[in-house]
Amino acid sequence: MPSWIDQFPGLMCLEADLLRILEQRSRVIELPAGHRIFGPGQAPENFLLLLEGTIRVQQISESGREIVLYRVTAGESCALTTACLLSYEDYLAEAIAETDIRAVAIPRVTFDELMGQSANFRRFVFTAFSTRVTNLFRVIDDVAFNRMDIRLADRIVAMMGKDNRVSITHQQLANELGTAREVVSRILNEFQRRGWLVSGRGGFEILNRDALAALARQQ
Amino acid sequence: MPSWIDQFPGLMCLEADLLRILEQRSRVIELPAGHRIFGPGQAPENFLLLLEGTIRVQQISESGREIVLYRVTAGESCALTTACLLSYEDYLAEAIAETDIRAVAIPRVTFDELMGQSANFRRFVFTAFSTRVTNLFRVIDDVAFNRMDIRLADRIVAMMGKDNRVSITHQQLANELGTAREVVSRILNEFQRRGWLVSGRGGFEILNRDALAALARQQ
DNA sequence: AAGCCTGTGTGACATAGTTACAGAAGCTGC
DNA sequence: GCAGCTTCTGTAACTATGTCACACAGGCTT
Repeated sequence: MPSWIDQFPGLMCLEADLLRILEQRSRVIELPAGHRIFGPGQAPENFLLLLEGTIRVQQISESGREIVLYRVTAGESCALTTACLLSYEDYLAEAIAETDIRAVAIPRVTFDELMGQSANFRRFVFTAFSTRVTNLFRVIDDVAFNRMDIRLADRIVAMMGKDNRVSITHQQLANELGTAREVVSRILNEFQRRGWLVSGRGGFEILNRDALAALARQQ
Repeated sequence: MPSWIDQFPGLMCLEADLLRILEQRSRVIELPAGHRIFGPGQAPENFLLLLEGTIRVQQISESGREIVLYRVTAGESCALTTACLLSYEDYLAEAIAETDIRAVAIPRVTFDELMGQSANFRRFVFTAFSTRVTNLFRVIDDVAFNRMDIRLADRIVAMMGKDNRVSITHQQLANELGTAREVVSRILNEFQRRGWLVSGRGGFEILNRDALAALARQQ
């Protein structure tokens, strides 16, 4: 069994000969933080399984506003990313290595062969698909129907470290949520006024996690 | 060859024995307009190929606002819908028969068998997936970054019949775009003030298609 | 200290969403 | 007819969000 397989529970039940194929035909690649894995006019020829690091898939508007669609973390696959590129349409989204990453690259032909030979591999791929699509549905719901203060509170709570600090600029938060920096500043000021956090340059400290979590839960 | 196959160009290149399997194991079903094909707490056990009619996939917020994510029309598959239900998460979206529909229902086991046996079938399924995902990306881009008047103009132009009429209520338009009825009314009034259309109960007549199309193109 | 980034604060205004009604258009039953 | 109902549209007032323009603060380099 290739040494990296145990990071993917969905693959561990694969037949031994298929694991051999996976090992022989795939290779482990490393990419630096900031590398653009795919984007408009850039098609990856491989199916990626992420071993280490995180990938950010985001959308950028003409006016420069951004929104993060989802992240791929270690132990997950870039299924959606890859599938998207099978049909040659214009893509709006792009995938960026958020940290240095290490990933298993499976060539398209090998991917197709495995899809044909193993029901377990198909389940693995479809589950990944499905998770992503559900996530996209959630993003649409969020953007279309939720208030910005609730969305921001939700992000902040999710990002909070154990030390109650969140190190991120207002602009970066705006890019996560697909809004403008001024809007984030405004809402953070309101949170500060309520005594829920103390703002500083490049981040802030959470004073009342419960209040933020309660607001976030209203979504 | 089953009589309905010729409606799906992607399937016509399938091997003869697989077409026989498709014919034997699938059945043609008919559903009335308004039927809920899937939704939160409702999982279809079949992969659907639409022969006639249209299916609307939409999201509904708690507050009652709606947004149309995409439509499946004759000759297309409900691939995404089906895949989504493979992982048993909570679904936010629902699929509604917009007209009376006729569809081929392929049981999950047969679907899986075909996925294993035919590269062409896999291509067919992935292409369908891919088209839908691209579409979801577009919806997110649209909702997050585009002005409502532009989005509305775009919809109107797309819906316009050959007689320059659009028969739809303000509320239905709002549900298409994920906004409120009042917002649609406001913008339609502005369009009317500019002489681009004449509004009436239950629809309106387009007077200046080019102006609307020009506005829509700004997105 | 001067000059340069980057990040944050703020006011004014435009657009979009919410709330609460009023009233018009079309239908039904009498 | 018209009384009573439903559906659809109009509108005003207010809140929330997005855009624009600019001030200023913190930290860096020279």
